[in-house]
Amino acid sequence: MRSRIEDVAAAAGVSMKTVSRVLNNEPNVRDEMRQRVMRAVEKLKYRPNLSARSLAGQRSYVVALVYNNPSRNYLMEIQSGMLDACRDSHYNLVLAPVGSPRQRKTDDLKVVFEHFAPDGVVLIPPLTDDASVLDFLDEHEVPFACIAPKHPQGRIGVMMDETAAVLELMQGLVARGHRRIGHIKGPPAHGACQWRFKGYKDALRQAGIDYDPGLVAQGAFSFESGIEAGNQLLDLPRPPTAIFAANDDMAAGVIRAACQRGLAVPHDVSVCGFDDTPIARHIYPALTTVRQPTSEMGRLATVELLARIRSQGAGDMVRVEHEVLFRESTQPPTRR
Amino acid sequence: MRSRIEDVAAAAGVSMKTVSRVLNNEPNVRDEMRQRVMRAVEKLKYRPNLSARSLAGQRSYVVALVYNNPSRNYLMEIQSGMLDACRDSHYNLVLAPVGSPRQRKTDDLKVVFEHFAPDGVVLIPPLTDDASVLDFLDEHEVPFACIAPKHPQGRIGVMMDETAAVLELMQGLVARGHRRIGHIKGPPAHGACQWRFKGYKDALRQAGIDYDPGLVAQGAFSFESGIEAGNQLLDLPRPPTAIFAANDDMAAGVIRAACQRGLAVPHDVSVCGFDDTPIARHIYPALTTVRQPTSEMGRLATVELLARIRSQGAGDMVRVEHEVLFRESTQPPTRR
DNA sequence: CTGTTAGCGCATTCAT
DNA sequence: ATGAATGCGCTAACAG
Repeated sequence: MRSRIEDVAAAAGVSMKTVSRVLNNEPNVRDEMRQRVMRAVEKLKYRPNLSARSLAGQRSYVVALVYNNPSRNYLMEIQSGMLDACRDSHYNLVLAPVGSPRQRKTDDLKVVFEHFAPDGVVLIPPLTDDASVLDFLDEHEVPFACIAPKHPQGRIGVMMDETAAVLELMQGLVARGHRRIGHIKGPPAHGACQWRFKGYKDALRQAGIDYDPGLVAQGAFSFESGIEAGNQLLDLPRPPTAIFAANDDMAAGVIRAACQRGLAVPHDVSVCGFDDTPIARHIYPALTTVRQPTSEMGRLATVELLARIRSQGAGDMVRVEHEVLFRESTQPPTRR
Repeated sequence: MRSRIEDVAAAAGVSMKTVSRVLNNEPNVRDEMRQRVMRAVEKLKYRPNLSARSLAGQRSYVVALVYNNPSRNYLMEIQSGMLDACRDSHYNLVLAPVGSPRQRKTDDLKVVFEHFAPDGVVLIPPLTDDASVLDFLDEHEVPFACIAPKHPQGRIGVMMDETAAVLELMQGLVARGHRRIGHIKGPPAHGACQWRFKGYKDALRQAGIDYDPGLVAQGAFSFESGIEAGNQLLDLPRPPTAIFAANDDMAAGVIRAACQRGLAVPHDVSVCGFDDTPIARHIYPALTTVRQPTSEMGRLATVELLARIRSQGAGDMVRVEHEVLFRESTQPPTRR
């Protein structure tokens, strides 16, 4: 059988409570006691019982990853980073997809809360900007961390400077001689994409290029929406010489659209994406894109969340660095 | 505050035990009582407390997905299917990556068991054929379900007829006139790949084509390993006119390798993969491949596992159907 | 600094 | 077919 805290207490010759103190890093224990307890723990291979701990402590030791329909790869990376952080703190990760067909997001959320009673939540785009979800969490007074929120003020979590990243990417295109640069926007609900759009416009202004709304198409983050938006831009009387899509999947769709109409990438049109997902390296030509440390962002958001769970005011909005990667899909424009 | 079983009992005018009986579908309750309890549950919005239930019942209501390093997409699909099954049965899914660098798989497993004490485990390839993991689970008498095991005898879980699927795929190639068909094997530890390899050889035999070991290369399931193995086969004095890779990522690598040496797919060489992951439709040309209902397989494996958890002998090895998808990456060989 | 006592909310005996 | 008592393993409030 598994040993219990009582057994450890007996073996160490102390009370249960002292063992509890040591295990939970509480103050008011002499070093000698601490040592004795630790030795007993080792000897008996004691591991606390999660259920008992939760029941008595009125905590679940669960954090939930709440998501809508992000890209599979993005979700996977976030999840993997969160797992690392959870393991380090003996927390458990629960996956909470919400917004199933014909079901309101808050109804799904309610079910998750009734069942798991998570001590905290991590939100990723586009849910990180969803008013109904944010209101629900605020009402229930559940600590939560946001990843890449549109409005970081007063929130904890992790973000990067999306605008600056796009600015840098666009400057690279301009430096290569592009003046007609198209953009494919991400889903309107995705706040970070609005910063990417801002970066696009800022870069044009800095380069003294007039902003032309006709060069901007609406996408939905999917490969298929990239094909469609790509066709729309390439159908223009004077098509762009470069297209910046707000994520890699759409950029891959643009490349497909270009190929299908006999245009070579990057010879006839340069393409770039955002995220540096595996597809960026797997398609031909390899995609110029912006790398963000997605897995690390999942880990950091969880770390901040756990800090806040431990104490009211704790936790920050952490910033991470991006990296612009120029690969095969971009080159100077060809005179035609 | 949240209502407790005691409150429900009081509201329904019955004992706690009767409420417990109703909620757990135990026998020996009159219909009238059952109705009364259900009404009280509705009225009080009662939801059982997971921790209390686990503590008293000596069960964790947790199933673990134990994995090594499968393809991200595959893992995601399995996970998503498992989540569905878990939600339906009020179980919780715990992710258990094992075999971190310098850590033995069983050591990682031990940590997961000490912490979460899962009531059962789902294994996916290649771990589903890993002796050390299987032995560990058998020793600890933990119910587990296998997905796509090499040896299904005496196990529960879900599988498809990999050999038949490849046979069908190969027959399609042969019907299009291919006689020199290469194969890129998956990782040796991946049992299902051995059945795919068998399907490859069986198909050759049926078509009266001599098996040529020189046309078979070893891959590792990654895009990069596909490039390498593809180059190896295309470097042959008499290269194959078609190449069947044991998964889509490697097939994508073969296409890249072909392109880089100026060969057109499918004009100069046909390529096909296995799994029908998103990359199969995102690369150009779209990949001929075998679709397996991955997410459904995750769900079914969990359903069988939960059946076994509930009662000793229950649970089966379920079979699912494949589908061969001929797309752009295959055509009849060109005379050269 | 350390120990004692009393639940946390439920399932599980064993009565009736 | 139903109910009362007991305890799962731990933390929390209080006492020393």
